[in-house]
Amino acid sequence: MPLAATDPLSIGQIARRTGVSVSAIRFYEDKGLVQPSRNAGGQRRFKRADVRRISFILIAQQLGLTIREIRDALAALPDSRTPNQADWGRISAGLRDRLDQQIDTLTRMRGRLDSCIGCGCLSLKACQLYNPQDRLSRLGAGPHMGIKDAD
Amino acid sequence: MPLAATDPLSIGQIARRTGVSVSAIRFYEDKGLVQPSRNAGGQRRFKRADVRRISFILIAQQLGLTIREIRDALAALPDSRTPNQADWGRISAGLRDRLDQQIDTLTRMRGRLDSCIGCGCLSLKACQLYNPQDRLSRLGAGPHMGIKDAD
DNA sequence: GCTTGACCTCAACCAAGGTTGAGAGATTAT
DNA sequence: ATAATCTCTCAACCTTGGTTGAGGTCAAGC
Repeated sequence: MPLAATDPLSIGQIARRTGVSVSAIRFYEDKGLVQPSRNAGGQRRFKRADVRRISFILIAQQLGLTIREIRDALAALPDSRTPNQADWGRISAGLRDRLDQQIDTLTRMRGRLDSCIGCGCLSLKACQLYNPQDRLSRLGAGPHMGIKDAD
Repeated sequence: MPLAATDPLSIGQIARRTGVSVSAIRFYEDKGLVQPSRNAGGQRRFKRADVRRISFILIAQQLGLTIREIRDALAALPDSRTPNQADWGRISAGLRDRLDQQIDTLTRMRGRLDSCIGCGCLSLKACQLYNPQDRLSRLGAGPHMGIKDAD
């Protein structure tokens, strides 16, 4: 039987299409980022739209969002119908805002660092180099990446 | 007895001066970021220059360096004499380079996001939005912060 | 109809960057 | 001399973002 465009995907298929490991996808389900249905035998069945959802997860992680933040962002998507371009556009715009803020924060840090390099003071009180307000919300990936779980 | 400017500092004193918890300072010692001496009773004694060292740790953490990277950066400081302004200036310049790279990475990401927001595709293959090369080296603080350890 | 691979759950483990607590010793102030 | 703090070590625990493995089930091909 040929594979129709509406057929659901198994976890292995979705892993191959997204480059995410099977174990990571199960983990994402556990955290509420994807909600696959189950077939008669209890195996996960993903919609084709979930490929896009998982792509979003990867992109958002690059931008430093935590799993929880990504869950909340994805919650803005409609659950009754398949998300369309406008839906994705809206939530991508949220990422863009965040990115702007991060660039801004880093640029301000660089300015402070520049005004400090000469003096070498590094004093938390004298210099305003250290500014706890400017913590970057935890950017970058945690440990691991890659598809190793063939189960 | 009045406190002379050359008197060593106890761990509690250095914690108060830097805003870092006592337990974190012990942790930093364990990881090789500071090397306090010990008094007759086995208690840690810090030099006043260690305040600056710990300030550097905080700043470097804001910029996303790991403990290990910070240790390596600090290893460039002279251990025979107290580091001077030129010493600190040199290692701060290393931070500046890193910051430049981070800003560059984010700016490129923003460009890709902008060219993608309209289409809403978010396809890993079609879009070049997702670029694993651009992982930001793990910016931002790990869990916790603050001074709670009164021991 | 059976074998091979893909899938299931659940628990344990990893790294980073610390915190918390127990039990014991050191310092300081009175 | 003694109480009140501080400090010591060591082990256990926490969160995030997953991985690894054991033991068992499901689905597909021949």
